[in-house]
Amino acid sequence: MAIARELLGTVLHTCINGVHTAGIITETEAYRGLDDKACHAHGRRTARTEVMYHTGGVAYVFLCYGIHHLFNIVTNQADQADAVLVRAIEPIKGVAHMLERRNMARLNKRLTTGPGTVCQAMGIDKGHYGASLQGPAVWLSHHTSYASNQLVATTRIGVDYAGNDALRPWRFYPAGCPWVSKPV
DNA sequence: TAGGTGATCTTG
DNA sequence: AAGATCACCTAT
Repeated sequence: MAIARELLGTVLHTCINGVHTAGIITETEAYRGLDDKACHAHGRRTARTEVMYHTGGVAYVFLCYGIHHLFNIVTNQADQADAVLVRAIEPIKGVAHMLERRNMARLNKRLTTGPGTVCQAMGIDKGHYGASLQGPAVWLSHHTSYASNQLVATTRIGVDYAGNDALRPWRFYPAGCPWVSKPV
C-alpha cells in the first residue's frame, strides 16, 4: 500500500522501437497476493500470475476483456505476489506518439486516464510481461512526492467479484488531480 | 447502457 | 473440448 502511494508522482518511461514516451503516474491501485481476493495471484500460481511471485521491480502485464493490456508493477519480496496497477498518467514526453498510438487528434484527458489507455499510449503490451523496470524498454524516475494528506484513497474499480476485499480503500490519487480515470 | 474481444481457467 | 469469466473502453 505504501508503494502504491509512493508511486504517485513518479515518472513512467518507455522506449519502444526508439520512441521515448513518459508520464507522471497519477492513479494507482494496490493488490496483495496473500489475503486479497481481488488479486489475480490470490490462491493461484499459474503461468499468467507467476511473475507476481517474483522479487519486485518487474512488470506484470495481462490482457483484459480481449482488448486492453493492463500494466502492473510487482512490488514485494519473492512469494508475496503483491503488485500495483497503474491506472492513469499525466503525459509529459512523446505526446505526439501517444496521440498516434491512441488514434486521437488532440490532447485531452482521455489520452491516458484508465489502465487500458495508459498501456496503449505508452506502447506497453504482453511483450513486456516480466520486463525489468530498470530499462531499457521500461523504467521509472523520480519527479514529485506527495504527503499522505494530499492523497485520496477510494475503493478499487471493477473488483466487485472479490466480496469483502472489494471494500478495501486501495486506490490512490492526488487530491484535485485532473488526470484520474474516475474522480469520486 | 450495452457490446466487442480473446487469453485463461474450470468444468458453472 | 467447450464454455464462463474477466483489474475496460467507446459509441449510441
